[in-house]
Amino acid sequence: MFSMEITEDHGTTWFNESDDDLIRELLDNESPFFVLPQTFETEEAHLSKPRTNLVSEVYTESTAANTGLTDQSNGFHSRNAAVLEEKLMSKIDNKYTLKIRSCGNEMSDDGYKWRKYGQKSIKNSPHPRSYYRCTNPRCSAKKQVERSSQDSDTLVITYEGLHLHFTYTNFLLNQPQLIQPPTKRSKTNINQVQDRQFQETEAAQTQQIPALFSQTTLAAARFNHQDKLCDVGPQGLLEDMVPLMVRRPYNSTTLSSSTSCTSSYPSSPPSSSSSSLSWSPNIFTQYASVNSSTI
DNA sequence: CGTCTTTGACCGGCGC
DNA sequence: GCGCCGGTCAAAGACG
Repeated sequence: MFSMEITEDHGTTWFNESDDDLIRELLDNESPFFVLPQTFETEEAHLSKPRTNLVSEVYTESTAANTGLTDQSNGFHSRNAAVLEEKLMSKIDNKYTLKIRSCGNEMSDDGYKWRKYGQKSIKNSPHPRSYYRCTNPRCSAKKQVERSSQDSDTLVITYEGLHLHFTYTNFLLNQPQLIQPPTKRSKTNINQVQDRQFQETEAAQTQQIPALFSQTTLAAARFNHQDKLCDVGPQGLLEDMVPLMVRRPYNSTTLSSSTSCTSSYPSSPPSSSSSSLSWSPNIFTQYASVNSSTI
């Protein structure tokens, strides 16, 4: 079980013109990305049970203070929406911090393959921080994974940068002849690691997710959004900036078996290192809520 | 042999 | 300028 929290680091400009649509969509109060908590709860209650043990809850935390956009009560119905948008455009950094409460090794994936390139002990933190970058050589996306010093069950994952490519499995989806299990990661000498449990959980975070969030979720989502999702095109920028878990924190395993789209969907190999999910905003509305004040 | 992890070294930013 | 700290590099080893 884990819960998840998403925050944003607002810093330098990161949206370019090509992201305008995304911003507008995010700012649109009808946007599926802004789901009221009650809506979320409704959806949550609606989801068939037993639900996956991966996700127990999703919660959000406003970091609007970082941007000065602290007027949460006004929401995006405010007449100042345009002003807020301008501020967004100039202050949001493409950094997302997720706090994931985890139990055991069952974590989630974000649909991308990551290569670990470093690990550092952080001052005043009992747990090391691991550094990952996207395995795609053309992609500069990175992420940092560390265990919360306050709650050792909480993983803090900071995503940075945009993926300049589709998810691994989306790539496969379009190239069926290339479907094969992703390169497996070896996880050796874990006993040598100072914080073994963290390592294991971390490994799960980067490896096991696919099996947990694999096409079953997408299949379920497609089942409900068949008309639209069967023709999922290239994934949008939000896929790049919003981790999959945020976009689709639930794994609707109960619906996994039936979908008209699975024929075109690659099977998820066990222990694969990437998710085979495509993303759709429509799905997102069902599974994640984003505090509007966050943006 | 290719890929990946590990881990010490290195580098740059920042505060004093 | 110096030291601390976080982020990255890259060599070495493990693994399939």
